[in-house]
Amino acid sequence: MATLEFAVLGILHEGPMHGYELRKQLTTKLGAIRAAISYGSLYPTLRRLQAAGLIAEAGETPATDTAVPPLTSRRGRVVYKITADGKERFGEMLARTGPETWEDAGFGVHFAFFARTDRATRLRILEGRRRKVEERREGLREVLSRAAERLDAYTLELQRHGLEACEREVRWLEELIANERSGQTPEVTPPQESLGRP
Amino acid sequence: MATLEFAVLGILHEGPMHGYELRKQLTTKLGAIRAAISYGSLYPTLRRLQAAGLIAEAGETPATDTAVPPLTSRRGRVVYKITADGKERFGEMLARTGPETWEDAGFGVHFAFFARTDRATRLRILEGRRRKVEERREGLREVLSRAAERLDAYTLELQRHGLEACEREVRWLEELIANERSGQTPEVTPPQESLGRP
DNA sequence: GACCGATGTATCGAACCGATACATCGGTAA
DNA sequence: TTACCGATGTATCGGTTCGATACATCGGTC
Repeated sequence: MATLEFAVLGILHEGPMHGYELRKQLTTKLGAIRAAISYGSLYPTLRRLQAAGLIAEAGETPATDTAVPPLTSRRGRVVYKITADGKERFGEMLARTGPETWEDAGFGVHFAFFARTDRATRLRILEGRRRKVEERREGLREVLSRAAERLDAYTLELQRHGLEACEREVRWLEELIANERSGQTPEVTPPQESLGRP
Repeated sequence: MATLEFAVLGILHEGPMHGYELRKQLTTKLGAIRAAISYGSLYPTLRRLQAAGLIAEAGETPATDTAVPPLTSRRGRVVYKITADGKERFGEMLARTGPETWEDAGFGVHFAFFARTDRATRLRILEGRRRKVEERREGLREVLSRAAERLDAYTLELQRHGLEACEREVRWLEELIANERSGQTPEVTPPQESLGRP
């Protein structure tokens, strides 16, 4: 999937960044939905994005840099910035709805960037996700009711726990959907690109 | 990791099975903790296990089979059964504790086979998992308290939801641990290999 | 001045997934 | 009768992701 590409483009909207920092931002932004992203995923993704022209290297602004010239093979920090094409692509991905956007991973990432998504898209994604989780919930109920006597206590307990998680997520989604519908949520927050750079 | 190998060996303890059936069993057994396992994972895993001598083909018992000889290139169903080595290996994996056993995926699979795990191991895994989830929880609390003003409402909501999930899982683990300690749980259920075959 | 943990870039092998292709079977609608 | 369809079933391919690892620099601290 392109969930990591998507996330990287989204984070780079906040300004140029190098790999290490990018990973930290990704970790806090997505920390609630997945484990820390590994470099074995991040660096290939960056190369992919760069090859596609969606990001570019932004040669380390040597403003107040240590004026030490690379004596040894100085492996300088590589700073990436998003390109115009990248912004456009991110916009398209933001507006997209479909199976990947209500899959576990896809939903999480899209939700993390809801502040930049318009309300109609948010609603479509939330509802798609709800349907998805409801299906999962029904599947678990099936197993629990029809096969209860054939499964051991621990497997059963696992199913119960999973079922509970599904039910809670559905309730959560329901609340979010109600909020969206009643207009409690902002339309689209302004791009915060230049924020923090006075 | 070897979580899929582990699960396959565990399922095959219930009797010989072919790929399709195996997938269905895996799906109901692990349905609460991960999406349906894909054939692109299952078949390579089966080949790997077979190469290692942990499972073997159990040439389709032609008991009351349709006596139709393979006219065309009949791609018969391939039935796998666990070998003695496989059972031994599964036993070792059951008793193991360590980082992979309290990681998300690893924990789920090990828990699903807790009925065959001895109480001491169960306790060590549950406690390791609890520590792990507590760390995750603290990380989320950090983010929520220290960076609340720098994150948009949706990202914040995601963190809150994640935090709540962590807190609930900790409570759940706490209950399970208490149960184990008070001896409410069975030691090890007898192998149910021959069950259902009168 | 020796050490150490945080910062930082990068790659490798293995695992895993989604999509896809292909084939058989039972049922059912034309 | 035939034609189709959905469930059953085996299998692979390309691409993504992960965990482990290697290597290098920097700011402290003992």
